Amino acid sequence: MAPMAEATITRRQQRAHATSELLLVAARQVFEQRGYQATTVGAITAAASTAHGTFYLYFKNKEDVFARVFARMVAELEQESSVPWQGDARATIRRAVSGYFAVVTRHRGLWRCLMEGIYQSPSIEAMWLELRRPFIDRVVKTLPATGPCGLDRPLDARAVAVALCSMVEWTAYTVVELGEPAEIGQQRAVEAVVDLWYAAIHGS
Amino acid sequence: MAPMAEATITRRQQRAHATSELLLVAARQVFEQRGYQATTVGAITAAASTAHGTFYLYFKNKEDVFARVFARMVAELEQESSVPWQGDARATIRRAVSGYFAVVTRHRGLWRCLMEGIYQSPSIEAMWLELRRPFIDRVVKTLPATGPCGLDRPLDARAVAVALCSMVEWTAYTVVELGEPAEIGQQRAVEAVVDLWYAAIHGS
Amino acid sequence: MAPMAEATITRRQQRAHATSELLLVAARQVFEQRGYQATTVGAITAAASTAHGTFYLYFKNKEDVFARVFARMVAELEQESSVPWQGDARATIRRAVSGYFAVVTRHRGLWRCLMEGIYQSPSIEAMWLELRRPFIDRVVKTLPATGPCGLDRPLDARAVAVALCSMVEWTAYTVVELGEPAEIGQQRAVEAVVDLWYAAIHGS
Amino acid sequence: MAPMAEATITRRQQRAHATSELLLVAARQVFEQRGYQATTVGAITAAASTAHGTFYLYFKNKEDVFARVFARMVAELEQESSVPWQGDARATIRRAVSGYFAVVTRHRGLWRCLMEGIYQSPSIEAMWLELRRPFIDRVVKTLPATGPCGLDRPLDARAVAVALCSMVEWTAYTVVELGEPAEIGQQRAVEAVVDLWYAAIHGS
DNA sequence: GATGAATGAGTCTTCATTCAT
DNA sequence: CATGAATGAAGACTCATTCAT
Repeated sequence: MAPMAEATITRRQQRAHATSELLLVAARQVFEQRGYQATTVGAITAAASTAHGTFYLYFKNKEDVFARVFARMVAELEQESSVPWQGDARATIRRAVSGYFAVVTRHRGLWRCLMEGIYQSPSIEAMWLELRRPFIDRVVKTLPATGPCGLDRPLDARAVAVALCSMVEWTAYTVVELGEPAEIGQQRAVEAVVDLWYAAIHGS
Repeated sequence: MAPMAEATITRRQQRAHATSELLLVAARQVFEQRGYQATTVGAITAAASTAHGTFYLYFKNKEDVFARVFARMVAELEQESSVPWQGDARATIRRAVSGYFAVVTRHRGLWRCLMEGIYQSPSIEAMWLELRRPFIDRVVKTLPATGPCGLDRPLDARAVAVALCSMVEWTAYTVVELGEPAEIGQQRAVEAVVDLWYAAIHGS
Repeated sequence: MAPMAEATITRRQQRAHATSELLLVAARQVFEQRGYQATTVGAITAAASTAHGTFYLYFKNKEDVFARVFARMVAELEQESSVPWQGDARATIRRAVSGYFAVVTRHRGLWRCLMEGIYQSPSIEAMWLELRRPFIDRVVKTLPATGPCGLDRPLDARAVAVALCSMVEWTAYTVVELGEPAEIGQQRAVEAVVDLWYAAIHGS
Repeated sequence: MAPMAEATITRRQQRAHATSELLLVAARQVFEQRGYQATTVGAITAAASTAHGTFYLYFKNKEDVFARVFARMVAELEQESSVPWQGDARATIRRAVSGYFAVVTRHRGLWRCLMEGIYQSPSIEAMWLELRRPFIDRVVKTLPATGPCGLDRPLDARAVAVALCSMVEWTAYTVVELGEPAEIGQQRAVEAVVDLWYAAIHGS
C-alpha cells in the first residue's frame, strides 16, 4: 500500500514537473522570439498549451519565469566557458573567448532578452551583475603582475578585468545578436578580441 | 490682408516651433528619469503642460520622439568627442576615452534609455548602429599597420576597432550607468581602458 | 475670440461633467442593486453606456466612486435630518427619527451598500465614522443634566448618545433594509424608538 | 472479513470527522483574521494543512463553511447569554447586556465577519435573523404592560424589544469591534445601554 | 477518503490613439 | 494650432471548482 501511495505521488509529481518543464521551455522560446517586454504570460501558456492559470502554479510572474530561464542558461554558460588556464596563453584566451561567443550564439534571442530585461526589472539586473562577477574574478587571476608592453607599471588588475570582460561581452553582443558590423564575421571578431587581450597581458 | 495673413502664419509657426521644443525638452527629461519603456505619452505632455493630443501633432509616437531626442544628443556627442589625433598617442587616447565617459555621464539616464530602446524598437537600433559607424571608422584610421607587442602580424584593423569601441562603450555603460563594480571608480576604469587601447597599438 | 474659446471650454467641461454625472448615477444604481463587493467597474460603465476606460478618467477605482456616491447621500442626509430642537420634545424626537428612517428608506440599497463597504475598505469605515460623529454630538446637546425616570444620577451624556444613535441606526437598518421582523412595520418601529428616546430624557 | 470492513469504515469515519473538524477550526481562524470576503478556500486548507480539494468533501463552498462556523458560535452564545429574569431588574439587565458584550468581545473578528457575511450571502442573513428572533422573544416577555415614565399608554412590546435589541447589538458592535468612539470605553457603553433599557421598563 | 494539478472565467487597470470642438 | 474627452484593446493576476489518481 505504501509503495502504491508513493508511486501515485511520484507520478503526480512527475506530471507536475513535466508541466513546469513545458512552461519553462515554452517561455524560453517565446522570450527568444519576442524579447522580454513583448512576452506575455498568455503567449507562454498558449505556447505550452496550458490554461492561463497554470502558469501561476509554477511561477510568480514574468520576472520569475525569466529568472528561471536565465538561470538555466547561466548554468550552461558556467559549464562551457570555464577554461582551464594552462598551456599556451594565446590558445587559452582563444578557447575562453570562443566559448563565450558560442554560448551567445546558441542562445541568441535569449541573450538579447537579458539585455532588455535588465532595463525592465531591477532583479534581472542584479542577477546579471551577480553572474558577471565570478567571470571578472577569474580574469583578475590571469593578469600578470608586471606591466604589459609599453607600460612601465603593473596594470590595475580589477579595472582591466572589467574592461576586458566588457570588451568580450559587448563585442559578442553586437556582432552575434545585432550582426553589426556585417562585414566583420564572428571569426574575425574573436581573433581581434583575442589579440587585444593577449597584448594586454603580454610583457614587452 | 496678405501681410496680415503672413504674419499670422509666421506667428503660428513660431508658436508651433515653441510647442514642439517644449515637448522635446519634456520628453528628454521624462526619458532620462523613467527609461524608455516606462515613459508614456501622457507623462511627456504632462511635463510639457500640453494637452495630450498635442503630442501627436509633432510626433508619430514614442519611438519617433525618442529618435528626435536621441538625434540631439548625438549631435552634441559628435561635437565633443572628436579628438584630433595628434601629439602623444597615450594622451590622445585618454582624451578620447575621457570624452566618451564624460558624455555618458552627462546624459546618464538618456544613455540607459538608448540601451533600453534598442530592444524595443528596430529603428532605434538602426539609429544607434548608424551613430556608431563613424566612430569605428575613425578608430580604424589610428591603428598601426605593424603588429603590436607580441604579435608578428598586423591587426585586423576593422575588427580591432569594433572590439575597442565595444570595450569603451560597455565599460562606460556598466561603470557609469550601472555603477558596477562599485569598487572601480570612473577614473580607474578610464585608465584601464586607455592602457588596453595603448597596448593594442603600441609596437613592442 | 476669447468668448468663443471660453464657450468651447465650457461646453467641453459641461460634457465632461455630464459624463462624470452619468457614471456617478450609474454607479449609485449598480451599488444599490448589487451591493458593494458585487459591483464591478464594468457593470458601472455598461450602465452608463461608456467605455470601460472612461471610468478611470473620473474615478480612481471602486472605492473612490463609492466615496463620491456616499458623500452625495450624506449631504442629503445632513440637509434633511437636522431638526431644530424646539417645541414639544416628543414631537422633535419623532421628526428626527422619522427623518432618519426616511433617508434610509429612500436610499435603501445604498445604505446596505455602505454597511457592506465598511468591511471591505478601511477608508469607507473612516468615512462612515466621520459622518456619524456630528450626529452623536448633536444628540449629546439635547440630553438633560438631571437623571431620567428611575435614575437618581445624571446620564453619561456621550455614552447615552452613542447608544441612542446606535439604536436608531440599527433599528432603521434591520427594519427598512432587512425588513425584519416583518410584522413590525416602519411606523411601529419609529414609535418604539421615539418612546425609548423620550423615556431616556424625560425626568420622572 | 465483515468486522474488518466495519472497522475500516469506522476508522475512516473517524478520520473523516477529524478532517472536517480540522477544517472547521482553521476556517474560524481565517475568518476571524481576514473577514468574510477576504477569506479564500485556499487559505482555509492551507491553515488546516489539507489538500485544496479536501475542502469540497465537507463543505459546499465558503458560504457553507461559514454557516457551520457561525452555528457553533451561536450555540455558545445561547448557552452563555441566557440570563434568568429574576431578582433586581436593573442587575438582571446588566447581566444580560454584559453577557452580550462579552460574547462579542470574545469572538471579535468573527462577529465582524458575520456582519460582513450578511451582505454577501442571503443564507447568512437568514441565519442571523433566525438567531436573533429568540432573543427578541425573550425581551418581549420582560416588558411591562403599563406605560413607562412619561408615557400614559403601554409600550408596543414587540417593536420596543426590536429597538432594545438593536441598541444592544449595534452599540456592542461599534464599541467593541470598531472601537468607536474611542473615548467611550466598554464599561461606560454597557452602563448607558443598561440605563436606557431600565428607563424604558421603569414605570414613573 | 485524500490529493493537488489543472482549469478558465472574471476583474482591474493602463495607455496609445483618435477626433470633434 | 491646440485641446482633452473618449475609446477600447491588452495583459496581469486570482480563485472557485473539478477530477483523475
